[in-house]
Amino acid sequence: MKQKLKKTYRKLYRHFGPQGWWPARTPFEVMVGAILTQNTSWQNVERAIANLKKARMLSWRRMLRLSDAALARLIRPAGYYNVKARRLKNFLRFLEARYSGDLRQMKKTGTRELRQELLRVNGIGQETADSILLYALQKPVFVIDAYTRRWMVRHRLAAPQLLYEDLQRMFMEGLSPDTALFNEYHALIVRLGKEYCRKTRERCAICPLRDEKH
DNA sequence: CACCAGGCAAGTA
DNA sequence: TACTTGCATGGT
Repeated sequence: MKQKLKKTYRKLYRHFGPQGWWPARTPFEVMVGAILTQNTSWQNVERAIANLKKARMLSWRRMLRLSDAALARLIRPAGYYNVKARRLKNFLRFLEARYSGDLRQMKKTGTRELRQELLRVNGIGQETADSILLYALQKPVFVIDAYTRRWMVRHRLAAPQLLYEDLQRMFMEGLSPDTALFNEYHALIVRLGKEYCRKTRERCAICPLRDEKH
């Protein structure tokens, strides 16, 4: 298992190269993006973030002062805008109350404890919490998403009914706790998922790694 | 037209 | 615990 995970990583990296995740300029932007991208294409998230930047609202203090309706209008392209406006505010209120909006202070908190805190925020689930921990705060936490789950099942490395924490444990027990590795590995799986033939959900002649098992 | 995208929470059984 | 539903835009 360990060897297979490492070998697969090297194979993916050779094929695709570094993915440059997370595509954001600041840790705060990563956190906002992590909430906006819930079940939503990244392209739409980029439009929403561009709107926030143009309105100079990519700041927890200013965003918090917007009405829910005003925030929802700005993030409209990301979809689920009413839900996500509330979720963003829930997170920002947590940030202010618990860390005075200071991400450096947040980063000093133990990973396990911080994860529990994030999960208590309504609107932040396991994937969003782990994305924030890994990509915004550089904590060695492996992110599991829909692509990762499909990929594991397809490889018969995991049964479909396994839970998020089961899949996460497989990666984290099979690999050394290396932030850069976890960052790149998850990004590569997503990249492969995007390339994978969507219609057939099978091996496909035009897909990369077509001579391998996807 | 249908289907999908870097989920989550609330309701139901 | 396991399943279902609502949330919504923009691309293919």
